[in-house]
Amino acid sequence: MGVAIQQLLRRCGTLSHIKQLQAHLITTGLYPCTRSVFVEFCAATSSCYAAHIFRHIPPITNDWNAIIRGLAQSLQPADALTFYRQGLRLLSCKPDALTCSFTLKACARALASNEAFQIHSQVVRYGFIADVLLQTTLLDAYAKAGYLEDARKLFDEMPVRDVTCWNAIIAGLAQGNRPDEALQLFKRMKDVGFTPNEITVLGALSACAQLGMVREGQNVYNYIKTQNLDTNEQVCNVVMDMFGKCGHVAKAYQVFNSMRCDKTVVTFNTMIMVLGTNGEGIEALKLFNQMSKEGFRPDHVSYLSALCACNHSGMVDEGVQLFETMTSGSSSVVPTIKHYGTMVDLLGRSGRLNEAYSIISSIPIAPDVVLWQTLLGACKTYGDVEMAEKASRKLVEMGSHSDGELVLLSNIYAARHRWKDVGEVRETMRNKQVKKVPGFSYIDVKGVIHKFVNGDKSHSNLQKKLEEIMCRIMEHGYVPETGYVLHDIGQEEKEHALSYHSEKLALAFGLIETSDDETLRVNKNLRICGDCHEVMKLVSKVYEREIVVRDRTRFHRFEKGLCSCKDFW
DNA sequence: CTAGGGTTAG
Repeated sequence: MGVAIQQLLRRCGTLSHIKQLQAHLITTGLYPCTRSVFVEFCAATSSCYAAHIFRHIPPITNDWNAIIRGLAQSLQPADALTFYRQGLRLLSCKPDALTCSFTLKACARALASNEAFQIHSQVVRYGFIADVLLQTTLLDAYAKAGYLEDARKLFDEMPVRDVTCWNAIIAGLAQGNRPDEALQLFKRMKDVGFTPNEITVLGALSACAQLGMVREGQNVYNYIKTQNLDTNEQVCNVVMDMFGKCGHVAKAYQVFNSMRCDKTVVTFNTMIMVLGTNGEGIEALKLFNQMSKEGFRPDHVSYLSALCACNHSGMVDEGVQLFETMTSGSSSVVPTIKHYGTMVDLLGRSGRLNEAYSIISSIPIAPDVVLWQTLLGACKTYGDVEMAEKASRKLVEMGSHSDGELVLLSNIYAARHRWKDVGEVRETMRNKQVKKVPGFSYIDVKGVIHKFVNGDKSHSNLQKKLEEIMCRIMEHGYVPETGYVLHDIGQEEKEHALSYHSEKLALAFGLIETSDDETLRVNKNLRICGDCHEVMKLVSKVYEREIVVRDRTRFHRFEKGLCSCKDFW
């Protein structure tokens, strides 16, 4: 019965269809038991008709709940909150636990934290707070809105826990940029006797990926195999993503090739992205072409992944061609701001600043700050002061207050020795109270993660090691690129400032603490700077070490004096 | 059967 109605509803494309169906249900006497399904569908498809019906019947809680649930999954989940408040004023609508549950779901989707706090107190007032399912929904709403402390507190105080609430907190922490805590809880969950399921491992894998901890990731994958969770396609996708983000393309590809379940477009997209971020641009494009042959129609993420792959490998012409295919109409994929962003980056990095500029000027959607920031970044690489000023004027107009762009502009001036302009930018930064995001790097040595912060001068042993490194690579032609230092200080001090970059500290630490045949793996939170990039290349040659650096957006694999990015980044 | 937790992305 319910299923038949659902199928009919799915075929209702217009309001007139909906009304016809409603008339049919009323005349055949089926309406009383199908009304909830009916109004939920109207609400979910953003039709005002649900509210209209609601006003013309003596509404009961069931209808109210159905509409809130529908609105919560609609394009405007915030409407559910309004509707909840309206219903509260009607005597015939007494909220039950489900009313609160659906409303909280709407809060989670709308990222509405204040409303979540309000519903929380109402849940207490109505006496529903002991409901474990409702507690989990509440926890999830807090976590998604970024209130991880409150989510964590709820979790810690739960008298009874089940797998689902562990999942909610682990996923919440992983997605809320607290992967270390997520991983900690994942381990504790197993210790106290819960069996992680396919949803739990998604959160755990995401945490491993963020931390770049392959060892942990591999452990989770082993667990997945023992539990046969790899029959779940989403799990496989995330395993691939984890290996990719840890720099292990071959392992990701192995998972891709040996999947026991059906692949989807997402599977291909993930693998294309993994190849791309690891600098395997040609392989990524091969796979992009392969997917159509296997009957998977590339979607907007497929195109984005392929474009990113071109970007990371410096395949400018291929990227431009791909973008043309996408926009020519034969693909039926509408480019989003991210596609334009990638194109601006691709053109900008290869020095085609004017073309990048004209892309920004020509796009049909309003350009966002990231587009201009990207162009500004390219201006820095090519020292184009005029274009840089144009871009930063736009950014000021748009009211952007990001620290990165002022740092960039100041760097561009510094590279041109325009110290007066540098001073003005620094002044603006002081007035706006802009602080540079501190750069830090992790290095994994024997499974232990060590963290180094930019400018940390407390490691005198590393400093000595760095001096030795600098001496040795200077014999091989290293010249410090002091254009990356902000202030107008002497050459010697600039070289000194450069040597405290966190990735160099991590490098020195790695060289001391590991044996000669071990690959050094460094994770950086920002993009690697040009000078550090040069140093890594030379160290890979002089010390005969493979070094892999994961920066904010991609991997750099240094071997025998060369980088996998072919210096295109 | 009106409940809670989940994939790729400049």
